[in-house]
Amino acid sequence: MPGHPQAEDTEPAEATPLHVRMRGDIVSGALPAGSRLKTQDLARRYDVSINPVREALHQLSGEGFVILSRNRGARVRMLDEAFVRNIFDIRALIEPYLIRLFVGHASREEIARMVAIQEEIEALDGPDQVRLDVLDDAFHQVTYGNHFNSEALAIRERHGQVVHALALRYPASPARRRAQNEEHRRIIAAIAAADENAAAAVVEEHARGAERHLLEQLRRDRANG
Amino acid sequence: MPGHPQAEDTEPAEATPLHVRMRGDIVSGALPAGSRLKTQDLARRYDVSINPVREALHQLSGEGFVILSRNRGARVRMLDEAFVRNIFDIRALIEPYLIRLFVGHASREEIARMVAIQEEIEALDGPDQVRLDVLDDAFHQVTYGNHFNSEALAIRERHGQVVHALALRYPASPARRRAQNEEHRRIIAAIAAADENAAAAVVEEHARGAERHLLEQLRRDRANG
DNA sequence: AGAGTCTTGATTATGTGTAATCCATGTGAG
DNA sequence: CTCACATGGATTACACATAATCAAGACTCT
Repeated sequence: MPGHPQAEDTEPAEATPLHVRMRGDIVSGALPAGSRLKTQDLARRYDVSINPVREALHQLSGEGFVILSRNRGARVRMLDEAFVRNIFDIRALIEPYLIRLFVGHASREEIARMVAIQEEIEALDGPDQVRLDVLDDAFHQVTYGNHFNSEALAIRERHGQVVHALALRYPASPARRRAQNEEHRRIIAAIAAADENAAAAVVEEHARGAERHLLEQLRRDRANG
Repeated sequence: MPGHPQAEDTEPAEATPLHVRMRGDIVSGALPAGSRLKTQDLARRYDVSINPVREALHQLSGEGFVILSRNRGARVRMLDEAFVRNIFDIRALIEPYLIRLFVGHASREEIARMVAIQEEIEALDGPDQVRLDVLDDAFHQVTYGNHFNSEALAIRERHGQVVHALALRYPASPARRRAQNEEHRRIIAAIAAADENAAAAVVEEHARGAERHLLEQLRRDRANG
C-alpha cells in the first residue's frame, strides 16, 4: 500500500511555521505596524488554536517584530523612519564587513554568475518589483551567502525582510534603478580587481542609497496621509 | 480592614519573566551549551507548567540563544569559538559606530562620571569579577546608553550577555586588566579631545582585546578538557 | 456643581491540566 | 543489513481558573 501521502501539495501552508506566516503579514502590512495583536483574533485568522499563536508571538518578540508587555498583550513593532534609519545604519556596517571576505576569495565562476544576474536585472524594464527583488537577492547571495559569520547573516536577513516589504510598497524609481545598476557594476568591478576597500565602499554606498530612497518615500507617504 | 496585601516581598521572583531566568541559566552555564532542553524537565525545574516553558523557549529561539527544530525539541545554542568570533566581529563594528555619536555630545559631567567609574575600577584589585563587570557595564553605559539606535543597542546587549557569562567563567588576567584600564583611559582621552576617529579606533581595539583573551581561554579550556 | 477617587464589569492575558496526534529515533525480528 | 514496530517527546487543541488592565459609572468631598 502507498505509505507516502501525496495529497499534501494542496496544503503546503502547513509546512511554513506560523511565526513565519505572521512575520510575512507584519512586514507586508497585513498586520499594520503598531496594531494590537489579540491571541483569539489571530487564532481565528490563521485557523489554529491560541497556543501556537502565543508561541509565535513570543518568537517574533525575540526577533524584535513584536512588542510584548506583560498582561497587556502584543503589538506590532512600529516601522517608522527611525526604525528604517536604525536598520540601515547597521546594514551599512555589516554589508561592507561581509563583502570583504568575498573579495579575494571570489572564483571566476562566481563573478560570472554575478555578471549574468546583473544582466538579467538590467534586461528587466517592466515594473516587476518581485522579480527584481528575487534577482537582487540572488546577486547579493553570491557575495554574502558563504560567509562564516552566521550571526551577521542572521541580522542582515532579519533586516532584509523589512527592507523587502518596504521595497514592495515603494518600488524603486527609474533613477534609483539606474543608480542601483551602476552600483552593482562597480561592486563587480571591485571584486574582479580584488580591491577590498573599493568593494566595501561601494556596498556601503549601495545601502545608503536604498535607505535614502526609502526614507524619501516614507516621508512623502506620511505627508500625504 | 486592611485590604492591601503586604506579603508580596517574600516572592518577588515572579516579577522576572521565565525566559529571563532561563537565559541567565544558559549564559551562566547551568543549562550547558548544546544540551537538550526538554519541556517537562524545564517545567519541573522552574516549577511552572509546560506552556510558559514553551513560550520562553520560543522567545529565546527568536533571540538566538536556543535552537528549535520541529518535533525534535530545543537545544541550547553552542557557545564555541566560532560563535565568539562571530559576535566579536559584530561588536567591533557596532561599538565604534555607537561611540561616534557620543564623541562631541559628551558633557563635562558625563566625562567626569567615566573618570570616576574608571578610578573605581582601578581601585579594585581583588578578583571580584562580578563587581568589575558591573563597573565596566556602567562605564560603557555612559557612552552608549543614550544612542538613538535601539536596534544596535539591542544587538550589543544580547551579545553582551554572552560575553558577560564567558567573562565570569574566564576572569581577566592581570595583564588583560592592565590593558583594559589603559584602553579605558584612552577612550576617555579621545572623548575629552572630541576625536571621533581615535575613540572609534580605541573602542574597536578594546573589543578585539577582549575577544583575544576569551578565545585564548576557550582554547586552553578545550585543550585541557 | 465639579474635580477627583472608588467600584464594578467586560475584556484579555496568563497559567494549569488533560488528551489526542504526530514525528523522530531506537529496537528487534527477519 | 533492512524494515516494521514500539516508544518518548513534541505539538496541537481544548477547557478552565486566575489575574491584570481599562473604561465607564457611582460616589465623596470641597
